[in-house]
Amino acid sequence: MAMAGAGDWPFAADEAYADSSAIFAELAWANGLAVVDTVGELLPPLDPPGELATPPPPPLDLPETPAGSSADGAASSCSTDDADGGKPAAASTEAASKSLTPGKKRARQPRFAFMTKSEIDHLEDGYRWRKYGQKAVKNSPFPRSYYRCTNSKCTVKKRVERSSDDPSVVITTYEGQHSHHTVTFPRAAATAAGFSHIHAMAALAAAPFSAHQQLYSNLQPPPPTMPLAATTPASSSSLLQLPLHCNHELQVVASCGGYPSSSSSPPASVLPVDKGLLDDMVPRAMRHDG
DNA sequence: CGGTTTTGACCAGCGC
DNA sequence: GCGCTGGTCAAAACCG
Repeated sequence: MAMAGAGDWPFAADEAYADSSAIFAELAWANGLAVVDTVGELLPPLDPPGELATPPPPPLDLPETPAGSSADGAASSCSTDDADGGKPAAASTEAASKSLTPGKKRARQPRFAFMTKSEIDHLEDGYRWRKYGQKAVKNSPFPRSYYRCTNSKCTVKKRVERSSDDPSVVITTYEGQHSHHTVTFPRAAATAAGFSHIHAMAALAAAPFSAHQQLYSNLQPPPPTMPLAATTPASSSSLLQLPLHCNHELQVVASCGGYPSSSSSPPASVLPVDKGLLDDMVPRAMRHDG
């Protein structure tokens, strides 16, 4: 986490990912938003408008590279194994951490993180979580809390910590994909009109689960092909900054650590069209690869 | 009483 | 090899 310095971009990124992250950074910048990577690391602000944040050159020998090569020992390997996260990877992270085959490092689920301006650390997101740990974080006065989804068949984890830079900002990192729907907010409710931050977060939390393409289409009125340049601040803001009805401010939706390349995309049978949250948020036309 | 939180201990990965 | 750090476990405490 705080260990992620300039030289150790924590993603198991490839060219496609680096490209996407830069675009996302630009998109976020255009909306006056901060960007965090999938491990909650604040990315440096973009100084000149229009200039993309360029992450340090990612290692190119991925995704075969074991997850442990990342900065915090956990970060975002986004390997092909991760990508089939639709299944309740029964022996996923937890089992992996316990009984790792010698020579094999733990595999990590796709991650995405976002920052929320809130006085409350653990924000309601529609799922039920059980806290299983808390650790002091290096270079941060605030501890990091670890949560697991209470659904026994669901392996999704969540980390919550406060930004050391801005204590009013909570950094939430989701890892994995829910194999079930929200407890308190059925999908129908989450997609209904009049989002609260809760619905928005539930939607985000559910996004990697399966049908976030459809979900997100409910979130953003403009067609996904609209280029950024043609996107008004208001409309693009609605894309990232959802209506707020509570005292928390959902300020940032950040990059998705999943499926960094086409080779690690989930099978089409699982996710027919999307390649991760980022693809829903960043119109294809905006991407350099398109 | 069952579920959740707290908290110290333990383990693995990484850098030196 | 050793120390540091992140992540997880698991027993005890807590709560409704």
